[in-house]
Amino acid sequence: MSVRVRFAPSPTGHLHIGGARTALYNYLYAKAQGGTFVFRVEDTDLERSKKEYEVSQLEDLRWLGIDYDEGPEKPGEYGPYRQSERTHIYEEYAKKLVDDGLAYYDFCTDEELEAMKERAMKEGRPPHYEGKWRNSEYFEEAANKLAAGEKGAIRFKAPKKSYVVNDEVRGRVVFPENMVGDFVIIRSNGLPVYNFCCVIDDMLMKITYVIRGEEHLNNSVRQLMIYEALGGTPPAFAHVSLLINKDRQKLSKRDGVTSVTKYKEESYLPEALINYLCLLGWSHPDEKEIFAIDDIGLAFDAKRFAKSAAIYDLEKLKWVNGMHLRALPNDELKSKIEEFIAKDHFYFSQSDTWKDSAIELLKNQIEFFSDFQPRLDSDLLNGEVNRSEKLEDVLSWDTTKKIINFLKDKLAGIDDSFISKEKFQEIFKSLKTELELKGKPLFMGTRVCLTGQDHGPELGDLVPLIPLKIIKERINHLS
RNA sequence: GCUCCCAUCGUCUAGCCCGGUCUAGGACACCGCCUUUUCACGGCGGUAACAGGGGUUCAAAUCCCCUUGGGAGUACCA
Repeated sequence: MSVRVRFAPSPTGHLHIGGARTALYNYLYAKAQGGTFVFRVEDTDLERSKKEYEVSQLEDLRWLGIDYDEGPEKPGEYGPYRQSERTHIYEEYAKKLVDDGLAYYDFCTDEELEAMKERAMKEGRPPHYEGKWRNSEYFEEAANKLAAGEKGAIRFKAPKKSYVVNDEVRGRVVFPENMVGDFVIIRSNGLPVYNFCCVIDDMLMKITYVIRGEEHLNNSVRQLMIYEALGGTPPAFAHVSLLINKDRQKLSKRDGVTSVTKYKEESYLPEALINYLCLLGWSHPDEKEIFAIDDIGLAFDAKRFAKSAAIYDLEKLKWVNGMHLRALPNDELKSKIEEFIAKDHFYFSQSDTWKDSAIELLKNQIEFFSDFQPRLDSDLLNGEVNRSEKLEDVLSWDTTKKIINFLKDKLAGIDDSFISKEKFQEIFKSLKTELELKGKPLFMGTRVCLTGQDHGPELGDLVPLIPLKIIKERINHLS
């Protein structure tokens, strides 16, 4: 039997990073197994579902590089793939259950239901349905109400027996009998409820393996009941751990970092986000940290899912982003970086050679495209000097002065815009011999005087990129 | 309340299934140090964890039980 997996979000908001991660795992699993990845829209909640969210979720998935094989826009054998277009199917199956005596019409009001629940809680019992409609003696009354045009919900008669979920992540999970009471499968407005249509669809779409968030583990019981009632074979399950925030709460909109759209807007690299997400709850067999998802291939093994919830923390994501940024081809990196530099910036008035060198030099210090300009300003274009206290240990003020005077002298005669690399090497060598400096004082001294900072990229590469005007400014600042 | 899940450095995790090789490995972050100049997306080093208590065993991060802590579900939401 061929492997079929699915990702089935409800279009009630933008794609959530938790959702993106589940989608990714399904995608990777399908890829590793040579299976089919189905995208299904669970839009049975009319109030909250919006078409625009379906569109945006699809877009975000594509942006992340997660492609699916069957879905609303890629019809396959088992469509339609929007639950709102499948209501007749659910209805049919629900009626069959009613006919088989496995489900019944319920006409209880919200108030009655609420009262039932309260009573049960007070008495320490699980809040199960105990209305009259589950008894066969009321079936006739129900039929009459129905015939009279009254709207009733269809409730599934939960069998009183224990169920076992053989979860690929959690192992054998046993649920006691009496854990769930009769539950609604078709609302009084005629629309199905998640636990019901999910099973019908998974069955009809021939899903063999369900990878989803741990919040659904308990739902599995209800779903197993439906499979049983309908005579279907349940798929294998893998309930992956949840993503939580630093307060160990389920990640919510309030955390401000949850929608994929946001990362797109903030110019994160999709390959970085997806790489990071993959690592939250799954580990590469070779302990690789940086990879392209399409390179994982057979290394993707669902056995490597972690059981415990993972805190979603931006720090590592930033690092991953930096790694992917540096791996970009030069021309792509350049054009992306330029999008984040002010139009009237000094940068744009420079030669291509200068631009390329500046990018080559500074790309190792940035994690985001937007980090480049600030870096440029502070390292190359700022006349200020930052002479830190700890520098005193290796570099005396005396030495600094000597270097300053020497450099002033050497640079005075030059009025090009920049010092060439050769010229710089020449000055540096003479400084070394004439002032008899070496080691740290030599390098640190020169660095501080020319760059204004006590750390930074290779001097020989850095100095030729700094406008001479700025260098002179820095030296003046020091003397 | 009831049911279920989870528990290794600050964070993500390896190891747990098949006890000894673990004085617990890696990564991010943090803190040091390293460049007389072919690879700083670098190198070297440091701080830092098996929640607690019982058992089983010659031996437990690994197996069992309890406690504690966290999470999820308990909807005519998904």
